[in-house]
Amino acid sequence: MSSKMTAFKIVPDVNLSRLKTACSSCSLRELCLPVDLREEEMDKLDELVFTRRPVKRGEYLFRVGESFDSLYAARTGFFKTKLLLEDGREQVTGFHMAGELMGMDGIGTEKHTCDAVALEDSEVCVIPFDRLESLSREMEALQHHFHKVMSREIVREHGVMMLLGSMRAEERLAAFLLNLSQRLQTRGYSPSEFNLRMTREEIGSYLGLKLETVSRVFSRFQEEGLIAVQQKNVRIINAGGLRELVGKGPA
Amino acid sequence: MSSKMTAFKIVPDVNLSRLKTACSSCSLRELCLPVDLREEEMDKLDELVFTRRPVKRGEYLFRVGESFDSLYAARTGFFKTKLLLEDGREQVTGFHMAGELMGMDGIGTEKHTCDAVALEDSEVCVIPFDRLESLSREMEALQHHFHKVMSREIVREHGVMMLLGSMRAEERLAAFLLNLSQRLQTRGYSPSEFNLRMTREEIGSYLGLKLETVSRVFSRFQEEGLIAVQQKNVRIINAGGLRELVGKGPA
DNA sequence: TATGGCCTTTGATCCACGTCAATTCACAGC
DNA sequence: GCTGTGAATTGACGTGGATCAAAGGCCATA
Repeated sequence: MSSKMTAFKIVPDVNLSRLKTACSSCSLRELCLPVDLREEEMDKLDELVFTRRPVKRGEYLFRVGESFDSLYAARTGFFKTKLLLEDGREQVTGFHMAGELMGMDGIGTEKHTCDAVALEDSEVCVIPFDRLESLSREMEALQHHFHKVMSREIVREHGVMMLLGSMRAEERLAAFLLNLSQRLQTRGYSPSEFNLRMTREEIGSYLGLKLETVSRVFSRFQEEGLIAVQQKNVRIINAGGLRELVGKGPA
Repeated sequence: MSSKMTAFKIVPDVNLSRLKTACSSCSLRELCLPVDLREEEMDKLDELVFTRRPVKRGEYLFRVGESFDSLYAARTGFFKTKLLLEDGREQVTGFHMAGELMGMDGIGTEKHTCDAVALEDSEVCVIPFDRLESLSREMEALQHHFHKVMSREIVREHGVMMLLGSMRAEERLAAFLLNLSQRLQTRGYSPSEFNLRMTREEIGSYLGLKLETVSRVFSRFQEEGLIAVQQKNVRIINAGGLRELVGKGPA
């Protein structure tokens, strides 16, 4: 194990069971939450080992090819991570809001495989690997757990959705909206009315669709009374209807 | 950390650096190897803690919903794992040959999310979790490492290929063949001529295509002199040509 | 050698989504 | 207020792959 990051510093009173639960099995319909930390947990953590940093819209947290030495936790704001392919294509691999971690996919590799960009003025906790000392077994377990959860989540949150070549555009968009809605709800925001921070193009990249298709499906959803969209503002009117679309399979 | 599986029993002279290297970054073109163990490593391991079991064609190693208490390593033969969705759809999530591990995705969850089925008469090493004692830090690292590698691989080997909504059928098939070829080569088999163990339908399920499409693309590859196919026998004639197809993007 | 059950191939058609293109809209700067 | 710029919408059209359907091949068993 020559990974740079061998363990987390111990922070005894941070409640970690939360991470655990995020790991429990979930159905396709109810796409589960990404790994996250509760607000109090974040506060605890950044008092102790982490530094906070403001980031501006468009600023990169890390980029492919840079040496990779920190883990990032979104404190406020909104981020995306994207994958770059050698032939120039790129794909958004995730959107990240307060409490969510970014940078796990670089661990254990010299180079990481993702870019992370702020979609709006935001704040992150920066967690430099070299300040994470291998002090306790408990924290080794935590690190271990991070990996486990993260990897599961990558596969889950994105994979399950995308692996299905069979999934149609409506299905993907519906799942996407429900997922966002749920994540916002657990953060105390309204699950039924919110602001998409990303463009149609970014959504499309994430879901494997073109921006025009995303736009068209949004319009169709609106006609059918499932949602109300105006630019980036979305109001979910008939969540049940969306849920029915997910898992419907080919029309 | 109440995971059933807390650490591996230590087996000092097993060379684990192999796992590490599988983790190193790889490009889309050269889809990297799945996690595997070398033959000597396998021998060492199953002498010590593991039991071997023969499995017949069509037999299940584990199934969704069963209590999950072991890890499996393909010893000989060929396996597939598949994901079942609540609405009845299912998708092949991977094919596994000698030395490859199955069952990692159940770790930490009460239920696992996959089925594993033997595609032909095979043999597996069964690694019951309750025989994996938490004895050494080193082995905790190994377990940790397993997770890391596995999760990366899931995302890599399948994810990278599939996440790309943009990937066309030819691209997927080409990547699939090259991947198989490479895995066989590292096991001492001919990389240019081999026997597909799975049906067109299973390939299609794995790649998000229909069996007819798989068949058509194989035929087209043959016409273009890239490969020679006859039923399940494949001979790669122009590997370079296949490699060019991967990463080409939309026609 | 015949029979039945897959698996595979190939053709014909259909449709969801990509592509190209033309407006329209929101918002920032002046 | 105007104006410029990038985002979003909407239409027209083309196409890759799904779907439906019909043969043909391989192999096991009788």
